[in-house]
Amino acid sequence: MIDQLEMMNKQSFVEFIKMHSPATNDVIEEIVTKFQTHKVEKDSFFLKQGELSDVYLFLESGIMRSYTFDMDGNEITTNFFKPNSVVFEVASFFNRSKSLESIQALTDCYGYSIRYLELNELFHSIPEFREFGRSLLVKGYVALKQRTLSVIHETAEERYIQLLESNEAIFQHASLKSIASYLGITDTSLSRIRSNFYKK
Amino acid sequence: MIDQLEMMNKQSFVEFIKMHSPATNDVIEEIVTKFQTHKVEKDSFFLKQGELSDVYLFLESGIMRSYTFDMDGNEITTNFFKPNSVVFEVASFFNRSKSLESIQALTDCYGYSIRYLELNELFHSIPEFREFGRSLLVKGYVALKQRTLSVIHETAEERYIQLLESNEAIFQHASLKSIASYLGITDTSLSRIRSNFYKK
DNA sequence: ATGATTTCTTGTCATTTGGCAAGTTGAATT
DNA sequence: AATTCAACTTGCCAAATGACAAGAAATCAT
Repeated sequence: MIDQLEMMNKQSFVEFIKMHSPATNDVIEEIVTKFQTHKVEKDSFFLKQGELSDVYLFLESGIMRSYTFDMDGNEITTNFFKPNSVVFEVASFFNRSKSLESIQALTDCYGYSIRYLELNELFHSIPEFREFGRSLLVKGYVALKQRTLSVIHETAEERYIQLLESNEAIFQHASLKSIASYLGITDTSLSRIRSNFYKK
Repeated sequence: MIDQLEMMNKQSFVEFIKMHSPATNDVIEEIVTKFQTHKVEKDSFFLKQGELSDVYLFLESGIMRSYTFDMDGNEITTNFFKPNSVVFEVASFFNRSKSLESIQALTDCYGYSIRYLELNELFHSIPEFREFGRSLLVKGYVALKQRTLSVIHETAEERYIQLLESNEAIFQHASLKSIASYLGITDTSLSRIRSNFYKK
């Protein structure tokens, strides 16, 4: 069986860095050499609750899901990760603390990864690359803010449609229950919203 | 009338930086000299929607509120700011774009501020201070994540009690309506939750 | 103080969502 | 193909919250 890892060339990653950093092509080439190809098999864990989120992964292909548990023990999906994004748990990674979340691959996932210390070394030695780190953090922050507002001021149906339109691929791999908990409703309600939606 | 600005000595700000940066006392002293004392009068705006969030303010005393409008034109409180925190609009400040939010003082506010360019200069020239910037961004991110989860999986009453316990001072200065929109409910509902709460 | 204005409370009823349980579907295992 | 199991749907009723409107309370300007 052919190992897809061998066919990866980091081109998508180079493009991604270009979008978020003023670094020259040469510097970007140097940066990406520090990253390792990384595979996470379907259903296996990229990060488990209680562990340290020490790996910073650029996801080139595949879908992942992060989740935690509320006080009643219910599983809550906190995020879905799609290609061309970065996967790690912010609080654990930067504060060097145990993660409250797990991150699991919903499909076979491929990407490029680096550990905390090496990444920090890059940030330290390459000023233009610091902009990359900050930009992604800000981007995540803004997206989260948007999500918070949408949870507060839109109906579950509106949120469902929005997720569906922006993230079609998620629906092919995530269970209804995990999508429901991401949207902040029960699987029962999501099932109703969905059936009602198709009637229209 | 005595101007409170003259009595400020940045001691609380020095302590705050110590908590978030490994910089030595001497370096911290150097950092704080770059900040100006800053007053925002009750009811006046620290930032108006459409402007650039260019000022990074450490709030020493006073309360502020940020808000925006949803698609139906309803005012939505996005955050409350209390002393010993930093006030600015992340997306606008870092992306150098127009702010979608306004930030208004609910009481007379005093603190220390610096502009984007000077702050970046500090980040560039003082590596230990970069840790401060990142730490606060991460802290805000984590708090926002927590808030998102609480909106999704706690009842309005639970959120109300939590806000009340953690932020007593807000309730002395914010209107019921602005608190309600922060909690994601109508002012009517908050009024009921409140009256029901006191009955218990 | 007076009246005007805003803020807050309360009543009534509609809508959304949840909880539970019974069914249905579909995929995996043998 | 039969069995089993998990995922999803649907019905019924309860709880939470919203919409609207009327009234009470607090605040503000004169």
